[in-house]
Amino acid sequence: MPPRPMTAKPRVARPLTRKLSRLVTLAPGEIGILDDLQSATRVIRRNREIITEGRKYDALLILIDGVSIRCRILHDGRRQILNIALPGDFIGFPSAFSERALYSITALSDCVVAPVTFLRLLSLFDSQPKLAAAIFWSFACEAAMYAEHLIDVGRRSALERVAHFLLELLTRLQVIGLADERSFRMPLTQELIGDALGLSVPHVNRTLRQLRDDELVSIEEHIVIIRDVEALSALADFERSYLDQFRLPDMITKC
Amino acid sequence: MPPRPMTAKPRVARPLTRKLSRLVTLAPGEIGILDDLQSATRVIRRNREIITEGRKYDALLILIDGVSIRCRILHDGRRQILNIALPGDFIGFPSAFSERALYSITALSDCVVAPVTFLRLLSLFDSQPKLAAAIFWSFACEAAMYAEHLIDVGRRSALERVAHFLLELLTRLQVIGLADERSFRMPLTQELIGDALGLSVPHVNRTLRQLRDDELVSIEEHIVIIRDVEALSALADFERSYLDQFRLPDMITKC
DNA sequence: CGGTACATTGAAGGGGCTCAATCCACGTGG
DNA sequence: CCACGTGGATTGAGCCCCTTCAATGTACCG
Repeated sequence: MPPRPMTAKPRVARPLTRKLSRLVTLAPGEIGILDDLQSATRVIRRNREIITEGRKYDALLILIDGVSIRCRILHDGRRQILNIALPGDFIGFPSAFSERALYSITALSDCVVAPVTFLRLLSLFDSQPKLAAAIFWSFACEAAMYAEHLIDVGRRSALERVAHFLLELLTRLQVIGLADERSFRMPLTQELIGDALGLSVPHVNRTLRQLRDDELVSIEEHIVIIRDVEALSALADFERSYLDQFRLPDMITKC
Repeated sequence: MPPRPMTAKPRVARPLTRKLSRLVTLAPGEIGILDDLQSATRVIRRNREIITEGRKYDALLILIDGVSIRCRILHDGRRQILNIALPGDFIGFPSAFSERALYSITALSDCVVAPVTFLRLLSLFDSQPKLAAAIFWSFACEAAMYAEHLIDVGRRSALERVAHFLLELLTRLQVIGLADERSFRMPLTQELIGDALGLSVPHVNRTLRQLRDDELVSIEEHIVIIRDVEALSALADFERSYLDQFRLPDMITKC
């Protein structure tokens, strides 16, 4: 069994707790349970694999700190990034439900993760319907991001794709307190952006430049500033709502 | 409340039961519970919407019979099909967890669906860990198909895309007994294939023709025959395994 | 100071798109 | 029974977005 260094002390509020708190008013007991889920942690160094394709895994992971990507590399070297995980996200689904993991997950920066067994999750669903609903909501959110990602590569132009990508990243980082009103630190290189959006590196570069020339976005020292959120959203056909909307009041009773 | 016509009698085994039976040996009691889930049904006519974007929904649906698509239409008319649901699939996720449904789901043929409330699902998870694991597996399967879909549009050529699409459809239809060893009835027009794969209609047509010219596939009267599964799989980088692999033995105990 | 990683820019080519015409099967109403 | 309309398949011509290949710039780091 690999060593399991503990993080000395969480620097900020546990990210999943923070994320779910934005949706639902959590009772102290519920906060305690959530924090508990995120307490036993493991550290993975930058560029190492968190999950390796073909191996077998027994638990989901909550990403506590850092950024990771799940991707597939075709035989000739083409690569497609399937999703980008930020703190507070679950990773390792669907790997934990297959005999062998289907995709690798790689740490882009040093990462801290907390394992959650399937049984633990089920018992949580049983005893905490409110938390269950909130966690299901975060899965639903992820499904929506997948859908938008598919629309990106399937039907949007390079300009629309990159615009949409920047806006989604801004919104997601805001939710966990890692971005302010209009700006954030870009955690990806242009090559990674290209592999996420199905574009070549030169074209990502040209597209970013055009967004700068059009004064919609500015990028300096890896800091992205969205100069005109409205205009960029219109260009990208971006609806913030798919990451926001949630209903709890009637959900538990009526569903 | 809309009328809820009951189907007279299921013509074949309930599709979700059939699907999960292929993975797990189900006890008679478990089969009964599964069949129960699929008993109260509603019929939706061809070309009508099962779920309408912007509306509010309280339950997931199990598709019992027919084919449906979830899709998004951009302001200028471009359309991206997000997924294709076949009998035995859950639909309405993530719609049921948002204040307003994010995407429409349309019946391509006359469809029969069975609603399942969130609470019912949770209680099932609690009382039937084996079924819970199997249902989670089917969600995992769907996630894997999403991933492959993303790779299709992001990094595969038109030829690879169409080849992969045909093989995935073959495999999925086989699981529910709607395809034989090498052939099936294509439920989509070329326009729909294009909207699923991010291609134009003329190019879908040319691509299908090339597959025919290369004697990999033949299509007549909407019947698709994969003439060389091996070669087509190699071309498409298709691994059947992502729709097959499942482990139950240790999952419930160890996870 | 050389090496590595990343960003940037140019030139040329191609894969897939748009636009357009044609064909075919089928249903429907006169 | 035929004329017509409609939905879908098929094919061609021209073009454009994005790719590939290549070179250069630049910051950082051992």
